[in-house]
Amino acid sequence: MPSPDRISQTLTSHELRQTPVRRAVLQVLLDSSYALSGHEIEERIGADTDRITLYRTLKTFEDSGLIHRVVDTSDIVRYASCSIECSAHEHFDNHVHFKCTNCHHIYCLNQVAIPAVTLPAKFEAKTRDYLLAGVCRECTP
Amino acid sequence: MPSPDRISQTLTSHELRQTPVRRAVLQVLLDSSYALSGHEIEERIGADTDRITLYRTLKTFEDSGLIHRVVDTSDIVRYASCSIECSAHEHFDNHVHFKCTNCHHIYCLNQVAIPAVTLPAKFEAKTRDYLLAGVCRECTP
DNA sequence: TTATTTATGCAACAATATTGCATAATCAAG
DNA sequence: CTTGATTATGCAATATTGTTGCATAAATAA
Ligand SMILES: [Mn+2]
Ligand SMILES: [Mn+2]
Ligand SMILES: [Zn+2]
Ligand SMILES: [Zn+2]
Repeated sequence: MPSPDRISQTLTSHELRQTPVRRAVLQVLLDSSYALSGHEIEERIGADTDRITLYRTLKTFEDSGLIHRVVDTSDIVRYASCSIECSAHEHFDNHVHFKCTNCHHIYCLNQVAIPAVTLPAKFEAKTRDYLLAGVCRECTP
Repeated sequence: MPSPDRISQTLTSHELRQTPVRRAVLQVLLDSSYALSGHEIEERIGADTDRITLYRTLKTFEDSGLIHRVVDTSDIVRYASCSIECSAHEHFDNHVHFKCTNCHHIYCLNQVAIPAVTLPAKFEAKTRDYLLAGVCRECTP
């Protein structure tokens, strides 16, 4: 669990203003061991925050390199905190994601790099997303 | 462009009833060189079809192994036609997808297999999705 | 042709997301 | 600490995407 100082420092280093909503959202995402949907974040930060503000906060964080989207086979967008070196200029999240079909959590496997592929001519890749689905560590007997 | 016979045969071989909506949706997906969202399919088959029927048709097709979902970094679900060997029993779509940041189309790169990764202990993967983003063949100068 | 099964369309609803605008909060300057 | 410029927030209204129940129409099998 990161200290309040850590939260403030992170906001400052990404040139973002300190606000209660931003601190709460960032805290929630840093505390979670798996990616969270907008709804799940909403639940965790309490019902007194406007959903619109939350969406705008998530967009700001994503643009600033604080969090990254986690693709899902469903139509729900999830977010997870980024590695320390991500910035507004560029994201460096080259890890695979794992979705458990039992507990439905999506984990960032930060230690597993996305392997490169050879593309057909004239296709030039800039970013990659790799999502595995199966049974996670917690749900394996 | 597949002939009407091809469409009918495909429906029959997957044990699905012949209906105008199903033929239209399948035709549209087979004709497209990239994955389509529900809205895009709706536009192509004409406004006289109910959106609810379209969603149910897409679900039926997915369950029957006629089409597969294409994950996107956005919150929109897209569909593309499956390879010939997919069935209600199992899908065999092991190819990567490529999203163009210029034209926004998502292509099935059927010739590029998804590379395997080594997972941490007690993670057991059943399915994989690999999405690249960059500039596609059509948009490369 | 008739009977059975299944797909469709409508209504109503739910969940997720976006925009404009007035107000409140943040932060930098003095 | 106070002031003023800038930016975030909250509300209202709206858009988009997807779902469920149910009566009717259509497709297939007998
Ligand atoms: Mn991640
Ligand atoms: Mn595909
Ligand atoms: Zn699990
Ligand atoms: Zn393109």
